[in-house]
Order: sequence, then structure tokens, then C-alpha cells
Amino acid sequence: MNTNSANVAERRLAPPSLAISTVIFALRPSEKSGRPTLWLPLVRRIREPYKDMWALPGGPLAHDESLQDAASRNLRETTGLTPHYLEQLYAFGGLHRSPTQRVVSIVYWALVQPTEAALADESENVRWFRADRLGELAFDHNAIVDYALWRLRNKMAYGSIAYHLLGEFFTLAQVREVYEAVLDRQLDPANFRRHVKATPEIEETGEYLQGGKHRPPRLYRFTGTPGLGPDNRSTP
Amino acid sequence: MNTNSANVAERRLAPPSLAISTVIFALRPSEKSGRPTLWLPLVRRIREPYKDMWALPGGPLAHDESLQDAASRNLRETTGLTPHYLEQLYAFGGLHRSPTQRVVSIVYWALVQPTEAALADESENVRWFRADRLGELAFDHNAIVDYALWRLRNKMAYGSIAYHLLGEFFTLAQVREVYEAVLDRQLDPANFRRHVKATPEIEETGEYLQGGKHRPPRLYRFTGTPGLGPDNRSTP
DNA sequence: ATTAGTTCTAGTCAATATGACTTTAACTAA
DNA sequence: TTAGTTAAAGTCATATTGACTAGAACTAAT
Repeated sequence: MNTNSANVAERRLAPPSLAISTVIFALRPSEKSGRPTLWLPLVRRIREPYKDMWALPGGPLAHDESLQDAASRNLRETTGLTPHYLEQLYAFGGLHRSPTQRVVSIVYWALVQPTEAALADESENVRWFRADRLGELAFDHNAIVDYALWRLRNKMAYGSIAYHLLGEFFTLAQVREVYEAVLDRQLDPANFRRHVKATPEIEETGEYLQGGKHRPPRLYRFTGTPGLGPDNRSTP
Repeated sequence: MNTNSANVAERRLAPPSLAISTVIFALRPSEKSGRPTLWLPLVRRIREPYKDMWALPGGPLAHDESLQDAASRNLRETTGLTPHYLEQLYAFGGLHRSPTQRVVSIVYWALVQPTEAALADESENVRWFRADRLGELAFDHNAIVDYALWRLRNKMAYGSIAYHLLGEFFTLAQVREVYEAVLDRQLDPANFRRHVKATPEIEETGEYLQGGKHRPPRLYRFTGTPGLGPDNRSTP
């Protein structure tokens, strides 16, 4: 608690510093049920404030990169991932987000495919957590993740965002599992199937997924693009 | 065009500067038809770059105010308005938004009621424009306004945002006019009425609007709150 | 005072979308 | 061959939506 008057004076003079952070979602099989669940990677803080606590990956904005590039680079540096979906979440700028200085964080959120997520770097200081079992994070990062989850559920209910959490080919049951994992409720398989098949961006392939102990399901492919925002183009 | 090497070196060293801007929407009667139309206030730039061009109201972020407070203050200082609705739009951080330095702008958008908007300060350097007839603005502000309009239309199609552009009491026809102005298409009065009357946040008053040359319409009141985001709470 | 003109308001009706449910198909494992 | 499993298609009742009709309630003109 060394908030002496010199520090306060310094803080008042210095402009707010700008940081970029990312919330990265991927599906991984739950340890117990084996069903897909939402996970996200966090990094351990190695210095004060909040030393040793888990936090969202993030860092400063380089002078020669756009916000989106900074988020993308950041994500690659900490986890080795290249996301299929990356969008701005929100700019967080409350006065007391960090105890030592005023920080404005522009936060992005990303979706990565499970094959990629499985290869992601994990180490002493980078670890994946279930999105619904995070514990207490550094700064206001719990609130940020909550908001990202809320946005994800919202987009899921409408747009065709679920496909960015899947690989190139998938069965309709897999799509349903994504929805069930994110929205956290069961969906009627027959009605869900009817709904998805009415989406023009979903294309039948001639292939079937073999290996199950039941009738082999047809494989589909997603032909749509992410939405359209001001930068990359997206956000309803 | 004085981008000499000294300037470039300076720019590379300096961290990106942070600014807050606002897109302020209000309804005003169209000059020709008299029907309500979307307008927004712009300020004339009094220095380079883009000297004498029109731009969104904006300014720096003070050290002791939140992003939302900064937007709110900014809006009050340039137009004298206190909006009923204020929400973060997007953080714009492209590399070449400003020719002289790297600027990251966190942009808010606001809705004000027509009674207020009518009282808004207007001067040599502050003027209201029809949202669909802006001409060329400074920086990337045309793109920002376009995006704000897109977001407004999106929210309008779903949520109960239209009421923040109206006064405390309104007729169902007035609500429909707001939708028609923003979405730019005609709506069936009877069906629209059925839709709005199914909204629980809309409350009948015992009053009727007199003075028209036809059957006097009932007045209604909006009892809902803005949505819920991370700060103020909002954004689907 | 009557009538025409206007918008408000409450309905009808058909088409479409949605949720709950049933049935048949196609595979594996015993 | 049969039981078990999920895929896939279809049924049916209900809810929502768009297009439309008709009476109610006012003003303005005749």
C-alpha cells in the first residue's frame, strides 16, 4: 500500500496508459462428461500489482500496429494461437482498475478451433481454465470475462458464430453441442437440426463421420464469413 | 505536408494519444416534409489538421473521469445537452486516422429527446446536420457515423431504444415515426401498434393528445431502463 | 346539421415459424 | 438376429407476422 503523495502526483500528471487484452474462447472436452465445454487461457502475473494471480493475456499497444493487430499478436505470443474469429469487445476505462496507475484497456475476444486449441502452448505461467470455474482474477478481469460470455451467448442466439469454434467439417450434433455448451441448456435435436438446415451458410458435404456406434452422421461445412463491424466487420 | 523525419521520429516515440468522441442523435422535423428525421451536431475544427472541416465533438480524457463521464462532459460542453441514453460505440485505433499523430478514439453514442435538442446550443462552430446529408467530415468521422447509424438501426430493430429519442409522453404513431425515420421505410400502422402494445415496458396513460384534425390518440409512457453493458449496462 | 377527410383502434385471415413429439433409417455390439 | 444408439424426416398444435378490413372519434368544409 505505498500510495504516497508523490505517487498520486505522478499519476495525476501522466496520461492514462493504453493496453490491449484478449479473452480467448475454445471448446475442450470436459474432464468428467467428455462433452465440449468453454475454456480460456490465462497468464500468471509475474509482477505487482496482483503478482501470482491469473489474468487475461494482454500488453501494450505498439506504435505501428492497429488495435486488432495488437490483439492478434498478443494472442499469438502468449498462447501460440491464431484465431479464426477476433472482434473488439469493449474499452474498459474505470478509474481504479489498477491500483498503481490509470489504465484504459481495449479488450478483444477471440474464438479458436478445437484442433488449434489442443496444440496451444501451456506452461507454468499459461494455463487453460473452464470459463465457468475461473476463481478470482487480477484487476477487473472477472467482470470482463463475464461480459465476454454474455456477448458470446447473445451472438450465439442469433448469428452464425458457433461455427468458428468448430473445425472445417462438423456434424449437426456437434453444432448442437456447441450451442448447449455456451447457452448451458439442452436443445431438441430434431428442432435444432431443422433450424440449422434452414441456414443458407451451412453446406452439405458428401462425407459422413464414421466410427460412432450408430448411424453415421453427415458432415457439413460452414461457408459464411464473420459479421461486419467497423474494423474487421462485425457486431449485432 | 510537413512530415519530415524529425516528426516521424517523435511520433514513433510518443505513445498513441487517447481521445473521447461522441455521436449524438436527435430527432428534428425535416425542413420539407416536417416529419421527424435524424440529426446530429458537429463542431467546426479551428486548427489543423482538417482545419475548418466539420467533426464529431470530442476531446481528451481527463485523468479523474471515467470514459463515460468524459463522453458525457464533452457532450455537455459542446452542445449543452444531457443525453437520456449514452453508450460506448467502439474504439477506433487505425494507424492513419490523424495525419499528425497516432490517436486512439473511444467513441460513445448518445440519444437526446427532441425538447432538449431544440434548446441545444448552436453557433458559428457548432451546427446540426441531417444524418443522411453530412458531406465530408474530418478524420475518419464519416465511417464512425456510418457505424453508429448501423448500430442504431440494429438496436432499433430489436430493443426498446426508440423511446430515448422521444419525450416522456408519446403516441403510438410517434413511436412509429421514429422507427420509420431511423429504418427509412414505411411500417404498417396497425401491425406496428400491435407490436408495441405487446411490449410490457409501454404503459397507457389516461391522457390523449388533442389538437390534431382527427381522432385524438392516446398517450403512452415508457417505463423501461436502458440495457445493461459492462459500464452503464447495455448492447445486444 | 350533415358530410367528407383524417387518423386511431380493433379486428380477421393466411402464411410462416416454433416447440413437443413420433417414426423410420442406419449403423455397432452382443 | 436382436438390442441399443443416434440420425434424419415428418406430424401437429400453437405463436408470430404481414396484408388487409372496418368501425370509432375527431376536424373542417359544405
